Amino acid sequence: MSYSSIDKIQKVLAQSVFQHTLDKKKAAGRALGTIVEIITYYLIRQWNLSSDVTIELRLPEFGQTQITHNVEFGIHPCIYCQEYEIINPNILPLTSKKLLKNSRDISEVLQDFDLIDNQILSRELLQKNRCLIGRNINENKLALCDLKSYSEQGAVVEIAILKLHPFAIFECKRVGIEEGAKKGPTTIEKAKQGAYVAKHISSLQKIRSVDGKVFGALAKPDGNFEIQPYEKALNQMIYHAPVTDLTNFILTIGIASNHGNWFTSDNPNKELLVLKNSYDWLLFLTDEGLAKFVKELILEPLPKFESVQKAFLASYDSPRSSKRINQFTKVRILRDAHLVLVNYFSKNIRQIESEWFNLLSPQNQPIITLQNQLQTLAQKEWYL
DNA sequence: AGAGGATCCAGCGCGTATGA
DNA sequence: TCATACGCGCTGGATCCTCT
Repeated sequence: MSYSSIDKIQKVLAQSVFQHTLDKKKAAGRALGTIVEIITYYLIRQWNLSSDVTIELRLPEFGQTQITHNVEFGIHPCIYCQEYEIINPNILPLTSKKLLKNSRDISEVLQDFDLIDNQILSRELLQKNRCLIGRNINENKLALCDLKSYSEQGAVVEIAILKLHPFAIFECKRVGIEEGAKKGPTTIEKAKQGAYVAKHISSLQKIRSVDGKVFGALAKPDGNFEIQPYEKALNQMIYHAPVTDLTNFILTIGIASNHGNWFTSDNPNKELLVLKNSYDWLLFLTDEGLAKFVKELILEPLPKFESVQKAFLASYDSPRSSKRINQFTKVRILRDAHLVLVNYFSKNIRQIESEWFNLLSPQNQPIITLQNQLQTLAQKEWYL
C-alpha cells in the first residue's frame, strides 16, 4: 500500500488505530504532533547535541521572570559530561536514587545538587529521555541522565551538568488539513503562541525601523542597548561574542510540519509569516519526510523496526485507561524503540537533512549552517 | 447575506507536584 | 509505587466576526 501524503496517513491512522476515540481524526492529528517532536529530538541527538538537551523545561521570559513557558527542547551549555558504569543496578526500576546508591563517583559529582528522584528506566523498560536527576538552584545548574546501555548485568549512564539557561530552543508545530478546506490553516492563534514565546525569551530582541527593517536590540548588563541590523547582531552573538555577552541570549528554532497548505499560490499565509518573522530559524518538516517516518516505522515496519510500531500501538490503540501510559513520546519511550530510532537517524541522517527539511528562514542558508551555529554555541567556553 | 478569515473551545495528551 | 489534581499546550472543528 502506498501513502501519498501525511493527510492520507492521518486518515488511515484515524480508521485503524484511533477508531475508539470520539474524534478519530483529531486524535490521529494529536499523535502526529507527538511524532514531529520525536523526529526533532532524534535529529538534535544526531547533531551531536544529545548531551546538551533538556525537554519540556520551564523557561522564564527575558526580563519578566514571573512568566514562564514550557519549551519543547532547550540546548544548554554543558559544563560536565561523563559516562559511568553501574555494575549492579539492582533490578528495575532504575531511579536517580539507585544511581547514587550504586556509584560513589556519581554521588560525588552530584553532591551540590538537590536530588530529583525520577525513573530512568521502568520495570516495563520504558526509558525517560534526558531524565532530570538533580538541581542546584544557587548556581543555576541542572543534572541530567541519559541511559547509554542496559542489560541485566549492569547499565552505563551519561551524567551531564548543564547551565540552567539554554542558548537555543526548538519548538514544533503541526497543522493538518481541514476537511473540505481549499486553503491553508486559519489557526493564527497557534502561530501567535509560538511567536510570542520566540519573541520574549532572548536578550537579543527584534525591533523594526519605519521602513520595516529588522534590528536587534541587545540588552546590556549596564542597562544600555546595543542596536544593529538583526542578522549582523545575531552573527556577532554566535560567532564572536564572549560568553559574558551571551547571558540570556537564545537562538530560536521553529519546526512546522508542511502539507503544502501554507501557501496560496505564491503568497505565504499570514500564519506562516508570523512564524517566519518570529523564529531565528523556521524549518518545514516535509510531507514526504513525516509520511516516510510513519510508513517505515509504524505502518509497515521492517522486522528490525517493529518495536517502534509496538510502542506506538501500545500507546494509542485502545481506549485510554488509567493504567495505560504513552510509551512513544519525546520524553518517555520504550527502550527498544529508542534504540531503533537512534540507529535509523544515524543511518539516514544525510537523507533526513536534505529531504525531510526545507528552510523558510533565513533564506538561502543550508541546514548545515544551523547545525554549525548550534555547535559553535555549544563549544564556547561557558565555564569561564 | 454570505464568503472567508479570525477566534474560540472541546477533547485529549502529557508532565509535575503532592501525598498516601 | 500509585493515584490524583493541576497547569499547560496541541489539534481540528465550531462559531463568531468583518467585509463586500
